[in-house]
Amino acid sequence: MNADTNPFNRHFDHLETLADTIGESLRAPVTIEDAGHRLLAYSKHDPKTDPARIATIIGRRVPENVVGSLWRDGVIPKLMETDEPVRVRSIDEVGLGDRVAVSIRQNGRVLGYIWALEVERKLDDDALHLLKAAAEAAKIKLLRLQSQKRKEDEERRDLFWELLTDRHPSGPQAKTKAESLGIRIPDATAVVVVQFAADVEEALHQSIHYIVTSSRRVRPLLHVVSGSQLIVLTEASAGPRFEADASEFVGSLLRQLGERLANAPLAAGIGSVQEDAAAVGQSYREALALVRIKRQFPAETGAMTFYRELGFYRHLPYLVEQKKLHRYENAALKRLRAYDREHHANLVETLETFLARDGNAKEAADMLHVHANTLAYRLKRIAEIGGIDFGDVDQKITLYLDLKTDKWSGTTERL
Amino acid sequence: MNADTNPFNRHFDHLETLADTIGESLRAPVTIEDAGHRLLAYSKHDPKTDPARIATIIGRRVPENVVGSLWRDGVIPKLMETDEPVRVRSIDEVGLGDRVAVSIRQNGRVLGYIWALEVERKLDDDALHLLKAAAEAAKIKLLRLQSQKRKEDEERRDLFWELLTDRHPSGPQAKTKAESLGIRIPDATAVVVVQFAADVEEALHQSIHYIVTSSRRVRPLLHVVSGSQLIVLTEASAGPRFEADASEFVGSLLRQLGERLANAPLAAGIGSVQEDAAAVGQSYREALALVRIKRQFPAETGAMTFYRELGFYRHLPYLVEQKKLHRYENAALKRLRAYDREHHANLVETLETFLARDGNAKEAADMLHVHANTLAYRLKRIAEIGGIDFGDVDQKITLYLDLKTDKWSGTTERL
DNA sequence: TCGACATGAGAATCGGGGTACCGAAAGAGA
DNA sequence: TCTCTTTCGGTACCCCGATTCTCATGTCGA
Repeated sequence: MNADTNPFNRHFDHLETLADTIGESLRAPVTIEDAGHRLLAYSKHDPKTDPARIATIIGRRVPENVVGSLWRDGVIPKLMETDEPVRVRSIDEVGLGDRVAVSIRQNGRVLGYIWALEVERKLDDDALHLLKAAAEAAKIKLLRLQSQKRKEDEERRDLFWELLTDRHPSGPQAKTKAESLGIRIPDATAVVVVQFAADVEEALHQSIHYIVTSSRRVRPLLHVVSGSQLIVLTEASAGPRFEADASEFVGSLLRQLGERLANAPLAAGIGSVQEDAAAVGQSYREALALVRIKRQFPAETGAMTFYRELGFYRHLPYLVEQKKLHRYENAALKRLRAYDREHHANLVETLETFLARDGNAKEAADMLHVHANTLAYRLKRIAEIGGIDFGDVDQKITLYLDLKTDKWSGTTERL
Repeated sequence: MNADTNPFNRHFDHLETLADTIGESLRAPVTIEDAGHRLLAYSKHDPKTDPARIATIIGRRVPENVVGSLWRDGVIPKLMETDEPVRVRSIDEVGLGDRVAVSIRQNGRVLGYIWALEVERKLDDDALHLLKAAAEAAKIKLLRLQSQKRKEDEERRDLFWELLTDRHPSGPQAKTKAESLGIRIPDATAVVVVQFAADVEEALHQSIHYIVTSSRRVRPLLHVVSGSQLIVLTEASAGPRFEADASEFVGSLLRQLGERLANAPLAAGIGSVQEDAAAVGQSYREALALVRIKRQFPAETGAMTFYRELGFYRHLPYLVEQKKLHRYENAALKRLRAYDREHHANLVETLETFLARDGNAKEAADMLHVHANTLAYRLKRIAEIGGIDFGDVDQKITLYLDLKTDKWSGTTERL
């Protein structure tokens, strides 16, 4: 094919122009997608089309089920291996008509795909040759687009980290910088952190991006995956309205991530709503603390979503640190532990349950599967051995906090 | 009186030698005291003497009651005004026989006193002249003694502050330095802090010194008055034995200081026992924190003596700091306060009492002088308005801590 | 090796007291 | 005047707490 017969051997200012040119040359509706099946451009003046294409254009992305069936049928794998056009038979279940696809590749790496529908006519060999030439032309555009996009992504990510680490001295300054990157920071924001069991592989970033951005209830402004955490900056507002929405958002995030990813999320939490863009870091630190504490005390804090719900638990990291720093150990607990060890008793567990049940002997007894009198007896022993006065609230609270602290510091090494 | 007839016109290597020389010249028992009536030297070979002198020599200090009666009789004031010998008539109640005293003065400032007893014979004018000359000779010795003592005191004080502020990198190093000042730092020490209502005037340091050093139960190593605080480093040991002694020591310190000083002590506390001399600062900071918290929560912590008794109260300064830093306010308490303000109710007080009484409705009702059912009703309202679940221990503890924190932060400005 | 004894652990019984629930009545505010 | 809030009396019920008893375990000395 020489230059005269290659209609794509010229400069295209927009990807849309290229799509139109391909469409006209092939006399077929054409869509151009990136490697993640997001719509980049599509030819206009298409007389006919199929449901899958409509859904793709409306959603600006190939529907998940279509992508899924294309994977199952081996179409995508085949496209990823060859530069040659691949003919795809219609798949009625997902509204996919006959079509031809060609991958846009660079050094074996897929940059995107061009799809040509065979709604009006079957594409002959000439058309397939044209399609291959079109892929070559699209490659140049996609490479430029990608490098541009990557640069923008990097700048956004840098901005996000700057916000998270409080690098901007003032809110307005941060907002100005954000606007130069096309991001409008609203009056109130909050940070969401989702903790995964292990580091999130690069391959999953795409799915996470999709799940985060497809949210309806709250508007995510920026997000980044860092190690085993997903961090999201969302628009916020004061009041229960936002709380409900945010709660719903985090819930659906966890659900969707859990369903689609093998590396399931363990916990998620939201920092306080900040009205100053320069205080995003505050919200971030709170969300981090929340997630950390939720992992440590799933039974106690598992249901919490917002930092302020933590109550005194938010001070636990400090208490643990102090305990280590001062080599502090509650004298009463020390004695009780020694007794437990020597007599194979479980006074500490009994005390813990009793305190957790708010001093309700009956409930605690039921919880421990012992007779109420047994519990009464044990409490008497605990008071004797530990030198504890159960009438003193302060002592009880001290014990409760020390028990929690010990629980944490005993297991926190792995974190 | 020329040089030949003045037996004191020579060098005395020790104050004792001077005392003996005076005694022999006057043929009378002689004692030399400093301005605080501490015994500096006394003549030997005294055939007779009186009970007051014996007590002075035994106690190395003029007994308090003797000093008191000398003040009342105007002897001391007179001595402070003149260089001339003053004749003192016997005061039988305190075992004081006839004697003559002369003050040792420098620029109108009293450095000490010489006392000569008239047990064997009345002192004639010649003897009084000799006594005046003796005072002149003693002045030289006392001035040197005082400058030397002051220097030692300063070095001791410096060492103490170095210990209190953890300036010594290692325990052995600190001990070596202490030994060079004649202080043996024992294996275990603890710091006691006594807080006064106002700054302690210079004039009271003497009395404080006496009270501290006259302790029997524990051995004070160093002490210093700093602003409105008295800081004492004491020998310590692990175990209940020391705890009882130390408790007794602090108790008697407070009692004696309270009795003798107009500027009464407000609180006192002991930091943890430290086995490393380089960790004295730790004990000091704990004692400081204890005293600070005891002042803030006298009802709750007034009976405490040791830092570890504080329980969770030891974290209150941090909690208050965090509250200010994060502008945190418990949402439930905020609503309850708003309700109290609008409806002239006292839900917060009710809640506080209920929590302080450990959820015992009857006791709390009695404390508030309301019917038990009234309290039950109020608690129902509190739960509604504040969104509190009284079945949740964590919520209750959070509320309790936040109430304490608010109480502190509301009044802490004056400290 | 045995029984006597002490101690620890748990269970049965029962009386007094605290709590939950209902309702009446007084007070405050619209 | 009506309604909501607040207080407090009455009552039934259940829980706690003290006492006592049983049973297992361990430790002596004979």
